[in-house]
Amino acid sequence: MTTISDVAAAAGVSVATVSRVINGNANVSPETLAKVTKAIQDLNYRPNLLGRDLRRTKSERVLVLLPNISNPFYSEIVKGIEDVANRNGYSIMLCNTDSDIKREKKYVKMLKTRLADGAILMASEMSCEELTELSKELSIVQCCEYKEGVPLPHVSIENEKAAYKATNHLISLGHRKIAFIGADNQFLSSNLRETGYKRALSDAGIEIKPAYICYGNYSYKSGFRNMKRLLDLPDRPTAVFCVSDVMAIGAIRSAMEENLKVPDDLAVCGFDNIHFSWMFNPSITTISQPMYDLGCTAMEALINIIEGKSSEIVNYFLEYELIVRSSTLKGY
Amino acid sequence: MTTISDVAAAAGVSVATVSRVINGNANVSPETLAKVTKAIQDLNYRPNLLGRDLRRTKSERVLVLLPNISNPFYSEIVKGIEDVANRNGYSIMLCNTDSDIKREKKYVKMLKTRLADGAILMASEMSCEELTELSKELSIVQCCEYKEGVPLPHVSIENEKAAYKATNHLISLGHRKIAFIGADNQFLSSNLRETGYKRALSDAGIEIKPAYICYGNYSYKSGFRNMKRLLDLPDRPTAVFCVSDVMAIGAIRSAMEENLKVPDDLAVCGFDNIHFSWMFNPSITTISQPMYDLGCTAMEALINIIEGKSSEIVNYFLEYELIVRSSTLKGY
DNA sequence: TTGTATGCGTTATCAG
DNA sequence: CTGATAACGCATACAA
Repeated sequence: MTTISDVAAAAGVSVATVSRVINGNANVSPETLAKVTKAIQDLNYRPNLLGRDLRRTKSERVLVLLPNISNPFYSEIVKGIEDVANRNGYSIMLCNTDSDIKREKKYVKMLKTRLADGAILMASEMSCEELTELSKELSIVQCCEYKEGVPLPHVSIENEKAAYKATNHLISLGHRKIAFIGADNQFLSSNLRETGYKRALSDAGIEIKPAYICYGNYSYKSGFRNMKRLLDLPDRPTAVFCVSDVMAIGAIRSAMEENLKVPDDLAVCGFDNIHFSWMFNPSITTISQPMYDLGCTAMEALINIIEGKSSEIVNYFLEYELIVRSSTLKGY
Repeated sequence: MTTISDVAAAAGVSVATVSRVINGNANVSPETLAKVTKAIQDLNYRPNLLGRDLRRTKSERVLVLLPNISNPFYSEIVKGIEDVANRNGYSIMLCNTDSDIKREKKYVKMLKTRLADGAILMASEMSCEELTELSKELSIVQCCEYKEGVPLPHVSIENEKAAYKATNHLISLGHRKIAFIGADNQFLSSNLRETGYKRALSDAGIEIKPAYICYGNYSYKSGFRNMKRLLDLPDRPTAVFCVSDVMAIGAIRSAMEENLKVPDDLAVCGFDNIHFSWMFNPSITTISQPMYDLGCTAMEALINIIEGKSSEIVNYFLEYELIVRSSTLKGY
């Protein structure tokens, strides 16, 4: 491996001078600049980041922890994060936690060990206590999913209201028997979406039937299975609100297997607006989260923390949108 | 930030002793072990990886460069990579290059600067010359897409034969007017798949019609658009082979818009076997790449290189599979 | 069993 | 404008 002193030797100067050249320091004569530049070229030298970052105690790298890269929902968010990061000279590295707290902590450890300057957490499995502890020493922003009462900024949408809007859309189409396929996890959004669903029903004077409420794990299969169960009910629902598009797809396939027509016999509303929700046939009515903006905002917040521009903890709630398509309304 | 000397001071020992404790060195008395352990706990100390790796000249980290995390094709591969990495004590970090050679080189730079021990390249935009140059100093494995004649191992499938098999499936169903939607990029697989398609036609004594051959960019829209064009042909094809599932989905939606039935009026075959290919309605006939195994094999090969277990360049071709579903054959 | 001293590759300070 | 040198945090050869 060629080091800065190799270059210095080759150019007949000191390492300090080479360092100045590398970092674009102005105080270097044209001749030495040329000599050093040539030596760098000749030796194909690249500064060792480990040495540099150790000295600078700054890496200009940021970790993005997400549960699963195969979830298309995250792709757009990551794009937003990356764009803002690149604009500001940061590199981002994606860390797949697989919703495994052990893996997650391994990556958090890299943060503690200064491998990166900060992190964006997309759906952390850590407890409020753990996160609070981390907040004292690390630069962290929560994105989409977040824990409340933790002294960390978060960026997300108002899930309760979004779910209310989705449910209300189904009600406005004349549905009264509206089922709900939620998620049985620890995340706040799951609760909020269920609350929004229930509030919409209540506000419309519709009785909340426990039999119409079930829980999956965001997967196609769980959507399929739960829908099957709902359709087996003596008084089957005519509409269903799923808290993810992938579950909505599962629900639709389930209905099709029973020879039901969507939306005529069953209206289906999803959540997230992933690409496949409009590619699918029928295209899926859904709540669109501003994924790209969520990513941008999270990264901007993180940079503010890292660079100490603002010490206060700001929480952002971005705008969502109901996108009506063929799975609830014909011809869309 | 608390360092090893803080711990040493707190425990009343030297930094060397603390280092021994951290690294599980046996030569440490039970009492000092206890003292040091306590100090580490009390100060909540974590060794600085930058310092450690700089000293060890080894990071036990590996970079995975991929063009786009939103392509579901890569998710399973990454899972395989991660599992093998974790089993062997490596951490992996995903790097989204966005098919941008500048971004790609930025990450490669991190390799050169010893931030990671090696990398898996999924669809590099770099030239053969550049890759050859890199091969001299870095541990790199190519996965799925690869450049030929470069002294780097690669792991993939035999794309030509796979495409032959897919096309032949359509022929065996009685189709003679078979179109091809390929990809207009620099990747070897694109050429090989086209070659396989043509060879299948030739072997069956079917004339190759240039009008039946068109190119997209793996996206839904390009599949949709190209199919539209094909269907506008005076002598429209009755079957189409797309080199990606997403383009196949686009093609199917295109056919549906023309009120054509799949597979009756148009049989569609994709490539990759992404999750959505079976969730889609109709489910999509496709070539299944052993994505998980591709990832495992690539990571194993990389570890071999990094740890110097084998110096020869081995290329792996894994088994693929034709998965027949409803988009070509009814009732599947 | 423990401590001292050195070096990993940089950058930054300070003197010249 | 340039060079010598200390320091970043850690691991390790060597000495004790």
